[in-house]
Amino acid sequence: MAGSELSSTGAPRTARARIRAELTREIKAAARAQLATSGAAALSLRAVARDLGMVSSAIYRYFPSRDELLTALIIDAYDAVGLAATEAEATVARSDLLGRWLGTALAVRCWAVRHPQEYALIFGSPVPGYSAPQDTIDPAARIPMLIIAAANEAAELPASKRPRAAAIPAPVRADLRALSAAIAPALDDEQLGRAVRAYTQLIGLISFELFGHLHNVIHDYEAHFEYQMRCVAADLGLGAG
Amino acid sequence: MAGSELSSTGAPRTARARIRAELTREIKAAARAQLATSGAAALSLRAVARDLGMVSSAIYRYFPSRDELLTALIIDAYDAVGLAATEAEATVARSDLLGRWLGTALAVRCWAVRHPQEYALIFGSPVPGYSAPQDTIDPAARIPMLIIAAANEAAELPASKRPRAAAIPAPVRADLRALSAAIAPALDDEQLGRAVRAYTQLIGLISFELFGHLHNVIHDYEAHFEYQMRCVAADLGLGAG
DNA sequence: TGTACATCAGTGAACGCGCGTTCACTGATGTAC
DNA sequence: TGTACATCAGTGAACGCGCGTTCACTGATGTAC
Repeated sequence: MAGSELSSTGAPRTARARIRAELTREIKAAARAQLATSGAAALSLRAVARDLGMVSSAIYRYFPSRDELLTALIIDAYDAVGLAATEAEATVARSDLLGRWLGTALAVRCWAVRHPQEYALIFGSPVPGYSAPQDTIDPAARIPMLIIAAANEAAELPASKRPRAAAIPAPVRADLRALSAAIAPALDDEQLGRAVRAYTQLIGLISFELFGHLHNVIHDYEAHFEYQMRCVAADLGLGAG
Repeated sequence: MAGSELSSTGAPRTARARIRAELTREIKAAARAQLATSGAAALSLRAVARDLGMVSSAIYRYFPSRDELLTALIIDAYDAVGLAATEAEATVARSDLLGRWLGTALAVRCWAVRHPQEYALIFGSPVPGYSAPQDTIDPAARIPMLIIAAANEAAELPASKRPRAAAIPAPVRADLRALSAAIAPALDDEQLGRAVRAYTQLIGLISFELFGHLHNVIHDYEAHFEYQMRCVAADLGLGAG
């Protein structure tokens, strides 16, 4: 359908088609704005229509149901965060693997902080009653791809080129000091930082499993989980008695 | 109020108070059952009342509003997962730091797999329009406390006692092989495992920040995030060009 | 270039539904003397 | 132990609200000859 409305250059063919594309964008933008105030579960077609000065039934000319609109938002969110990461990563010299990873990570966080509800849409708890279609798989893969590419090149790096442990910046050190003063006076800052990492790793991995991000990638979730937790233990310096 | 209904042993004093405590539990149980099918945002007092054969207004004798019921469920969930972790950890010999950490981690995952909607309630995206009161802070701290305690003792361990890298179990290796065959043929399994870890760490830490789990603990989120990502880079063996 | 017909966008009313919360009430349980 | 009063649990009706979706319709835009 949409295909017949596009010329060979991909631009809309007719005035009507151009307006249609425009309005489709506006509907998604209004829906995104609504996400920010009320969350995905409460996304309402009627409210979106109201925002745009349309009658609620008019939305159905553009999206056949609420779920289809949600799907479009999810795909857009994956695309947006993937694009942000890709662009940031691309500005770093190819040989600077640390810079590529940090560029990716900081870009993802930066996007997430600016679009928290869209972030929650893709990495938070799934919207009940909604199940993501196939179309969301490819856009979801862009960030892990960047990480894997850098990891791939790192495997061929001589050991001498590998980074030394990062120094703790002053504001972070202050937070960690306050934390250890409150609960674990003997713990040094580096070790406390590792413990924070262990906790985020623990919850991050469980969330990935439960929220579907490892679907079709990992099959024996339990074995994989235990393996990763053993690796985390090594980082923490935990030994068997 | 509730205090005057309890005897000095903490047991309900009168028949009425006993029934009240019983029904309070039943309401929460019915609400939890509803979480499982429709998610927190759709939790409905009317549906809970229906499940219990009560009239919807009767619920207000037990919880003054929907949000108070949600709060009770959140506190219960933190308590339940904290208890599961604490109990599992307690069965391991104190000197077996690796076992204590693994026991904690596996117990948390196990609870999460069995109660996915309650897990999502506390570690997924926040319920829109709902803000967690102070009461949720203490129960939320139990898991990180276990981790920190083990990390604390590990810091005093001689280096010889620290664990060697964990071997990859066969089913996990199979998944990682399939993954690397599809996207990064040159990558060895250990390094791919590290990349998975880097990705879950990235998203786990951002989720913690956005979903409020670092509130009042970390203040300079950005500096902390970059520091942790640098540590992850060291694990990945990423160097500067 | 002009006309006839097909397609499409948007309207407005309606359907049936569920929600949180309030309120005046009845009847049972608990308390104090 | 018995009675008078206060407290409490649960009822049922009502309030005002918003939701997704359908449908027959009007008028504008696009297409084919």
